[in-house]
Amino acid sequence: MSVTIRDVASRAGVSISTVSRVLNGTSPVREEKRQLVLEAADALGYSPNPAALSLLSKKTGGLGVLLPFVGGEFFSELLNGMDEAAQELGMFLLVSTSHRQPGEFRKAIAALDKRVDGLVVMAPELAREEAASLLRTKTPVVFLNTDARGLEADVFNFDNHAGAHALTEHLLRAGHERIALIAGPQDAHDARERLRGYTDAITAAGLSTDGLVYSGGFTREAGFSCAMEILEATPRPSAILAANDYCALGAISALHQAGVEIPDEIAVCGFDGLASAAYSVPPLTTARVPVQEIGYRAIRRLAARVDGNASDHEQQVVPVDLVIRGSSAPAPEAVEA
Amino acid sequence: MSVTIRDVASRAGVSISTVSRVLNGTSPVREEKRQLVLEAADALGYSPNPAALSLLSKKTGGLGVLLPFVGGEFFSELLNGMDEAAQELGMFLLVSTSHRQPGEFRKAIAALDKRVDGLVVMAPELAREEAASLLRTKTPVVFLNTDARGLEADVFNFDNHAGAHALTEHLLRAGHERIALIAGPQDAHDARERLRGYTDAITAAGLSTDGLVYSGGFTREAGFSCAMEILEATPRPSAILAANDYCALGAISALHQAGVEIPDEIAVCGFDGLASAAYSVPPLTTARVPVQEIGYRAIRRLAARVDGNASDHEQQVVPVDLVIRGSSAPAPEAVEA
DNA sequence: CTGTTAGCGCCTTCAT
DNA sequence: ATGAAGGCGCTAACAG
Repeated sequence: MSVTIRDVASRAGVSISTVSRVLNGTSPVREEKRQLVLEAADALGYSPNPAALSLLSKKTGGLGVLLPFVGGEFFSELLNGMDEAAQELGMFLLVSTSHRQPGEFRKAIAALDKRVDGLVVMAPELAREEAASLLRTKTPVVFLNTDARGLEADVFNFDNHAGAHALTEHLLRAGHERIALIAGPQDAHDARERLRGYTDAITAAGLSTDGLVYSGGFTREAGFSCAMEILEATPRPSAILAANDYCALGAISALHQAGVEIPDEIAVCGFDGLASAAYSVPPLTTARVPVQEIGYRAIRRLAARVDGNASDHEQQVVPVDLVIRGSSAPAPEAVEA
Repeated sequence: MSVTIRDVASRAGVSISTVSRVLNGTSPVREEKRQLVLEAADALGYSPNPAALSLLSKKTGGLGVLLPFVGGEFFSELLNGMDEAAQELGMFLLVSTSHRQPGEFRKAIAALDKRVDGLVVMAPELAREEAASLLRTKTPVVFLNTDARGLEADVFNFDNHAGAHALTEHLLRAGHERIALIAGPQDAHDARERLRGYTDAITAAGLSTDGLVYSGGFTREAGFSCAMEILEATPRPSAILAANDYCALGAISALHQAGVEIPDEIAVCGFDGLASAAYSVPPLTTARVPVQEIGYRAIRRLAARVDGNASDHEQQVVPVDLVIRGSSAPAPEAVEA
């Protein structure tokens, strides 16, 4: 049994209300008793029971984070930024995953609800209606990289379209005319947007995407096997735009194994701007997303909404940076970190 | 205001205890009322308030995870395994970081305590006495990769010594006589153990480590800059054992940039067995640690202890696997995933 | 079987 | 300025 406010009260020889008043500074208490209480609390190592507090205040001090899955540097960085914000706010993070399964998604939400004051939800594969239905609970929600625009919620989405568009244009400018896309899972909003960005750029250049779009995924494995396929194609593409950095890294590994020179024979671009991308061989051209910063801002925003300090809904499309490195440039001179 | 047990009771026309009994199956209730209650609960979308439960039961359903920091694939995989276990158990994870700072460490513990039923603590830089002092609270603790052997707690440590020893021997067997070590932060238990493993192997071979130990770190940046230093050394080492995979990947990047052939001119080994290591160019020889599995087991173990189902304290040194790939072998044939 | 009651730890009126 | 009492939502005796 843990030490309660009653223990402190009896040790200090006062009532529990006095203890409460001293500890919370709710109303003035004679200095003499004040000291007594403070000493008693300190001696006993008292700290209030969060459950009791939460029962009264209807607040938990917790923020829920629901991710499609935890894995890879992307989520690490995201959590990193979130944790930083949470620590500053004196709140804590309840992390859970949906494995991209609607069923698990709902279960996770149910489990999290009531244990947290708000939710950050990243669910690229979530249909807009489902996102909308989530909003019917009164729990504040901040969506990340989710198709939730126009909804009554805060939304931070990366500019997947612009990023893919810029990367494709970069390759076009370098003279590539057959640019393959290793596409991500098409049930995911971000993957669809990247495909759209790629397609728009190719089309605008008067070229066609016919036979150039490979059904891949966000993993190294997908990048590896798609790259193998691409090597068989005739005419063979001279450049690859991958679904993300991991996918690109998998492709690079395949090309290296096949003895294909990068970027001379085939150029490769990724997406996300992971730390890994700066240290690959050769260093990877990519579209850098400020992942950690977004994690940080999402939590700050959520906390503000929980406190009622957030008036309008912020719906932002976060710009991404084109980072050109050796995997797409003919003569890489140095690692650009 | 959320729907309470009282709302369900009045809707079903019964008392709140009946509702409680039906929902918890505590004691038999006439089928007729049972249905009424079930329907009412369902219609109202009732779910019990965790804070109230927790106030009664002294259990929160939460497990705290305290990490040195969140970043990189290692922690992703760890959390992945932990999340899997937590979901199976119907518990949730409260994640926090200490940034390897004793002050923040204590603060994080204080914040987590009482909100969780148990704690998984990974703190390689924690002195044994501090670990011991953590145990004085009644909260069950499972230590990960922490110097806590002999303490009254469950401990899962990776066999850092054996891993480093095996990697060094592998390099010695390949004929290397000047093997440089890029050492990790020496205030960290795991880094010290790896240094010891390396030193023991070198010494056992009748060689010396003089001038071969570089003060690096667990990051790509450290690996990169140490590799640059190593290239300047005379006589130049013919192999590098890095503090971990990220460090090794940084070193590989530096060597590549300097035009040094791997493994022909310099062989490189990492430690951890990250997914990245299998896809680097060339693929990285490393000591694979079952990170995800350890995360899973740590949580299961913690839950068992919380439930009182764990009698003795399990103190395990988890074996690591030597994974030999192209970065240390003369003729890599294929990526070994 | 089922309703009533007493807390779990705390804050907040309401008296004093 | 301070103590007593009520109640947050729920479960577990305790009476019926």
